[in-house]
Amino acid sequence: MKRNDYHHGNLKEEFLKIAFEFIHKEDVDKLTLKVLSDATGTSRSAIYRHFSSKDALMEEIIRLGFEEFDSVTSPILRDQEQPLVDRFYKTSKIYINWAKENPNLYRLLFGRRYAYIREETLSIKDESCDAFGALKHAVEEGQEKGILKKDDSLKQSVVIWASLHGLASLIIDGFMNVAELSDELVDDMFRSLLAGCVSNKVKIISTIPFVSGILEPKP
Amino acid sequence: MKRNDYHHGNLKEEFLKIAFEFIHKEDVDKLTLKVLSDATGTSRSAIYRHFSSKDALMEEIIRLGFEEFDSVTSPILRDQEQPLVDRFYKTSKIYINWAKENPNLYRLLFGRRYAYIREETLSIKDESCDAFGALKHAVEEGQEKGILKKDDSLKQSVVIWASLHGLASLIIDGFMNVAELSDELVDDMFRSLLAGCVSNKVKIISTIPFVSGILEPKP
DNA sequence: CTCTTATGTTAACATTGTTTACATATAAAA
DNA sequence: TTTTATATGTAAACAATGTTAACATAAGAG
Repeated sequence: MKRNDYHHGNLKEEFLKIAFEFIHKEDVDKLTLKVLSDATGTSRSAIYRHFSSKDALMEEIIRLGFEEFDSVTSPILRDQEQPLVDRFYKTSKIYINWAKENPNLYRLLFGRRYAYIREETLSIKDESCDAFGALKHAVEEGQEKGILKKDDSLKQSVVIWASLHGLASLIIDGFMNVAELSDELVDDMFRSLLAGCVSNKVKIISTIPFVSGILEPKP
Repeated sequence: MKRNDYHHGNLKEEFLKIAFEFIHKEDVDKLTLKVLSDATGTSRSAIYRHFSSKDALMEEIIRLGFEEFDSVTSPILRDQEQPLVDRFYKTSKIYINWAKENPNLYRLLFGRRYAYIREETLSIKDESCDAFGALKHAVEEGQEKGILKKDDSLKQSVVIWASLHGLASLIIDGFMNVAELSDELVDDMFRSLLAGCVSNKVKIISTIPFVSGILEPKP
């Protein structure tokens, strides 16, 4: 249907675009159908010609959100050109920073409300294209190279993910004054994870002073 | 005002009790004022004679929630009779199990929605009576005894807390099949935290086989 | 005994997501 | 070309929710 005075022409895409941009700025609770209809200049029920419900729209927002999240957090983790520990460290920083910059989207992606659509998205996706899959592959790579202790790679990945997720959650959900300390906390968390996961069988290389400082403590 | 046909007599306490019990079983979203008025046999606006708003009631629920949470998670952490590492380990288990058993209350306490009341509660409380304070004290005790590495005790405590909070969140918010693995994951997480925090200056005692197994790896 | 106060009810509101009946314009069919 | 079907939009109404205002009831103070 073409654009004219009565028909918008590309309303579905515009709903998604506006909602997606909204979630980048404001709280999910504030995203009402009225916001969307006002922003598009349509009636409050127009959305039902393109989505079966508000949740159906939210589901698409979440899919878009995972595309963004994965595209931000996983590339460095997959970049075989860099030392493995550097990739872990950089990704930790990127993960926490993205959560800080997009707290509402982060909560939407990893909260319970739409868990079913997250799990559906994760299960459909090839491991080679989502962030958790990238983490698991990196952990397996680390074990194969003797950098990380041999262990169940799924559980090891979950432990790492949970650590970052917990830190991100405390920061964006306003636990104490944790947000002010976030940079230092990521460093501390990384140091702790490294101590827990790293094997001592192989000499580990890093180009990042902070990371090599952890690996080669001064006597 | 005494109880009779018209006046309930102890309505405020009953609202709180019903709401608190409700949150132990069902989702927060399902706790509507209608639920409370139906359960007490009163009208839907009776609640406004005892609370200025629904949020005001939720705030009291959260205070009660923290009392319960703290009373479950902090005693063992404070129990100087037990070896310190054992107290950390047992508390980790208790923390995760409590979150699993009371997911709705856990989310309410540590989510963002009522962050302001959590922070208010934490700031009013003496460090000696809340769970995070107990953790921080235990960390300081560990540093003084040479069991844990000397470090900023606040940051070290936040790293530990974030790890548990992240694991709890993944479990109760349905991230993958993580809930099924929760017992093993707590063990793995604990092992990792221990590797990150423990000092090597002192011989560390534990009465728990799993924990001493970590501390004294077989050659 | 009167009257103030605490506590409860009823009726109404605005906001929310949603559905139903109707309107409009393009595409397809005759 | 005219008719019809389909896609897309609107208007009006719903129920559920939190909330408020006006009224009702009962206990205690004076």
